[in-house]
Amino acid sequence: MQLQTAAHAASFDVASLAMCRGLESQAASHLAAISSTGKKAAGETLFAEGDDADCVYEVVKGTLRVCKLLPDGRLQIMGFPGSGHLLGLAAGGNHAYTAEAVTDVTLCRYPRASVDRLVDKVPSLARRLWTATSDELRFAQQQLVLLGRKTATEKVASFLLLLAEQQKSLDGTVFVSMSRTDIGDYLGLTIETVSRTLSKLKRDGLIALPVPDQVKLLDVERLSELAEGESESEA
Amino acid sequence: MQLQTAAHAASFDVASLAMCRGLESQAASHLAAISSTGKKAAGETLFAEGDDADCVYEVVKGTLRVCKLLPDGRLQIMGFPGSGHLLGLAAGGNHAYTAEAVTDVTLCRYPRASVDRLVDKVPSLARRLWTATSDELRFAQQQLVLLGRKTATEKVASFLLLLAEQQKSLDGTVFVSMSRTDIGDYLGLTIETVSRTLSKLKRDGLIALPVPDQVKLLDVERLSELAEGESESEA
DNA sequence: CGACCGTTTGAGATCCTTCAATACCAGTGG
DNA sequence: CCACTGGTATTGAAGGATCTCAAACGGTCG
Repeated sequence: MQLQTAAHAASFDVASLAMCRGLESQAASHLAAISSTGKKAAGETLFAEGDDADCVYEVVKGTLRVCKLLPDGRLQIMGFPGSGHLLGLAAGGNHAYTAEAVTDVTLCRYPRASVDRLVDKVPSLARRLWTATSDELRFAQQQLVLLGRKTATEKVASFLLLLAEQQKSLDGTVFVSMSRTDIGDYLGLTIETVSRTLSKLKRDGLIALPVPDQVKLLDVERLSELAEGESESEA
Repeated sequence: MQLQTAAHAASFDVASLAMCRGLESQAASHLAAISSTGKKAAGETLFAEGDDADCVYEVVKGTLRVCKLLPDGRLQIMGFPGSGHLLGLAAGGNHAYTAEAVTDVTLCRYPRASVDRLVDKVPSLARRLWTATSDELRFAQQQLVLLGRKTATEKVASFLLLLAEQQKSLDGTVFVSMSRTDIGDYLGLTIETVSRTLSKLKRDGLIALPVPDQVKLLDVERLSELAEGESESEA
């Protein structure tokens, strides 16, 4: 990953990033001063589970995959952070998960030591990072319900709605930048079950699937019911 | 729940609680000043999903159950917070989950508004709460792996080891204060599968099960291998 | 055009669930 | 003291959802 100090040649304004939301301009410029920017190509690894957590990252552009690995190779993806998401917040010395680029990605990097120092001086930054961590926690807890208690159909419906929300899709068209394998590893399913479930939703007229990486949500209301598990017929 | 201001008649020292870990004594006494204590009997509800999150709680004694409900009644338990655990940290205005007492419980309560004010003035408190939230996040992410990718046997083994760790069990005896139903709702399994799996572990000589609510871990090493999914034969 | 890679579809096996019966334990009343 | 009752846990048998293995399909790229 090529890095450069943001102050010199960033193609974006650090102070406008999510990390700085709610901060006084002085604090924001402190952050800008310690930040650097970088890129990763699709498929590259940003950091691996167990690595020294010496930095906090913010995704500026693109999508990452954040996952944990069981010794025998089973994979669980915790999420697909995109623009505005912060990474490495919950790291207690070492990263608790691996982060890889799904698409080409632009990142902003803040050395953890500097962030730590700044946090003690700037209450609004402390609050910002706490809030971001809280949000991530609430999201993870929602995902616990999905993995523990939802059926394959409910899982896939939830996933499609999540994508639509992230992409603020207007006409119901969502782009699926990750592979079926990734979707399966995110939903706790196999690639075949994901594919079959998508086909079923298509047969039932809930979605259209013109190409594998593009889904059109035809009946958002019914999909939402499915996603929340208000199971009736589900024929 | 009977409440009383801690300053008056608490049966414990607020400053010694988890909430205050790492705080200067002045900050700790501020916390003590805004705290109140209470009790809940087993089965009572502390707060429900969607309730106004006007307080942060700390468990002083006993065990809670924290869960989310699907509209059709399916339940996912996120955890069983015990002594020293903080609750309601990730609440963005409303509680994201329901908290109920598994056993009789003693609690310490801090009004959120006061905590919020204090957080901006006391960096060490901000850090304390951020850290607690981070820890909870890391725990939830570990649980995602369990729910998404582990088999019933691996789930139950993980659960037993977690209990042992929480209880700092010396001789391998752990007390199971929650019902089989609760265990199932925590592991994403049915009560029958939990029971069958425990019986299997017993048959295989990995645990003893003198009474339903007490388990003795006979082969922690093998259980750990199981829990981490280094699957070989598993006969 | 043909090889390649990811996706879709099919058939059978497996794990977990569902439904149902039995066992166990504590408390109650005869 | 012991049968009875209710609640929880265990065990059994059958069914179903998802997985595994395998083949077919469909775009992309040389």
